[in-house]
Amino acid sequence: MSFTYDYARPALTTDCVVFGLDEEDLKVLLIQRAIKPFKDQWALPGGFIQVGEDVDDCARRELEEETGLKNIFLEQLATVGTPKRDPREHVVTVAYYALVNLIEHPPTAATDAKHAAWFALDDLPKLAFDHADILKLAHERLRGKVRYQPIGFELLPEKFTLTELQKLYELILEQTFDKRNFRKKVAKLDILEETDELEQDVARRAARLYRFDRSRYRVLIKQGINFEL
Amino acid sequence: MSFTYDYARPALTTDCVVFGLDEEDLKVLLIQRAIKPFKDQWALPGGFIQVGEDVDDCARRELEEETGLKNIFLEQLATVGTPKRDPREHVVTVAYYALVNLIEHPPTAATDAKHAAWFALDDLPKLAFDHADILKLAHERLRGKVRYQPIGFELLPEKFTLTELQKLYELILEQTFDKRNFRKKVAKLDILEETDELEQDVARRAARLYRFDRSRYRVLIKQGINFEL
DNA sequence: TCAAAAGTGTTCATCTTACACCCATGG
DNA sequence: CCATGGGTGTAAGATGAACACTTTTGA
Repeated sequence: MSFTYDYARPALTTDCVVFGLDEEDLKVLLIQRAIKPFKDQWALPGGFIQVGEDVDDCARRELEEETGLKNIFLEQLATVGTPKRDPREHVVTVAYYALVNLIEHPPTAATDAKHAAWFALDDLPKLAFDHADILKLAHERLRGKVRYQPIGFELLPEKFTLTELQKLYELILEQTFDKRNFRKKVAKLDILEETDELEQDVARRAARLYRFDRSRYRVLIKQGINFEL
Repeated sequence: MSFTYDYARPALTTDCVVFGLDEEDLKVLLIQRAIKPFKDQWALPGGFIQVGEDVDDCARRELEEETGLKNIFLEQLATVGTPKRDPREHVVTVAYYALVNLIEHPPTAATDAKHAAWFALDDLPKLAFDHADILKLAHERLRGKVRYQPIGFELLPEKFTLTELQKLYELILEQTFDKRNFRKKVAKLDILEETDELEQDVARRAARLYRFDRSRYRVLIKQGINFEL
C-alpha cells in the first residue's frame, strides 16, 4: 500500500527527552536503535506520526511503546526541521520533554526489541541524528521552567523530604542553596502539605515527608503568584 | 507530478502571529483567504513547508510572500496537530510569532492577491481554522516573554521615548505602572542609550529619545542578569 | 496663560542574604 | 557515644511600592 500527494512532504516524527532523578544525578532515558540509520547508536525515544493522530498523542504513544512509560508529565519543547538532520530524507521532528521519578519508573522499562537505559547528563554516549542538540535544548528549558513553575515535583516520588527537594533544584540549576533560606522560600510558596510520616531505614534522625499539593497550586496560579526560587 | 510514500503523511504548514504596535493598540496582522476552505475569512499568514526547506525559513518565506514583511523578529511558538483542525485533511502547523513596529511597516504590505490588514487584539474578526486559539497562545507567550527578555523593543521604532516604552509594557501586560518606578527599573537594566535628540512636532514639552543598546544587552545576558519589570 | 505631558526623590515596608548551633537517631 | 544529617532564627542590607510637584513647550 502506498500514499500519493501532489506535492512532496517532509516526514514528521516526535522525539522525547525524558528526565529522571536518582540519588545523585539528573538522568536521561535513551534507547538503542535497532535499525539504520545510526543502528546500535543511542537516541531519544520517538517515531513517526500517524495521519489522524494528534501530535501530543504520538509522543505519548511512542514513549510507551519504546520505554513502557505512561501517564507522565510531558510538554512540547520545539520543532526542528533542518533539512539534513536525517540522512535519509527531510524529517521534521516535534521534540518533547518529560519528567518522571526514577524510583517509580525503573530503568529496564523497554517493551520492544531495543534497549532503554538511563544516562547521567554529564556522562552521555554519542547520540544519533541531532539528538544531542535537542537534549541540550531540553535541559535549558528545564532549567528555565523550574524557576517559575513547580514542575520539579514531577521528578520526585509522591512523598519526599525537603532535603530531596533542595537537591533536585541544586542538580537542575547547578547551584547550591542555603538550607534555611531554601526552606523559608518553599514554606512561603505554600504548596507543600506536611504528612505525619518520616523517612524509613535511615541511620540518622529521620526527616519528615512532604507532599506536593496540586489543588493548592492551582488556586495560587489563578491568583497570579509566582514560584521563583 | 506527484509524490508517493509507503505511509500516509500529514501535511505540514507554518503560521505566523505578527504583533504590531501603534499609538494606542497592540495589533495583529491578518490576511484574507483567497481560496477554500474558509475563503474570504481572515487568517494568520502561513503556508505549506517545502521539502528541503528549514521550518524557520518557511515561516519567513510565507510571511514575506503574503505580507511583504522581512528581517523581523520571529520565534517559534508551538506546533499544533489536532487531526480535525483543517477540514480537508490532517494538517500539522508550526506556529510562530513575530514582532514589528507599525510605523516602519505600514498596513498595506500585501504583495499577492490577498488582502493583509492590522486588527486590534480586542476587535478581531472571526478567524479561519483554529487560528483564534493560536493567536491566544501567542498573546500569552508574548506576555510571559516580555517579562524576562527585552523583546518589547522589537515593537518600537529605533528611537523612542520612555513614555512610549512604558505604554508598550502596559498594553502587553494589561496593567499600569508608576512613571517614576518604571523609569528607575529601566535605568537599572542599563540597556538604553540616551540620544541627544528630542521628539518632534508635539504641542508640549518634547521628550528625550532613547535607543535600545543590543551589544550592552548581550553582555548583560551572558552575565546572567534578568529583566523583570 | 493654559493645557499637556516631561521629568525627578524620599520614605516605609518587604524581601533577600549570610550565617551556626543543638537535636534526634541508628549503628 | 559518635557520626550523620535534621531542623531552626536573627540581623543587616537590598529591593520594591507608594506617592506629588515643578518644568517645558506650543497653541
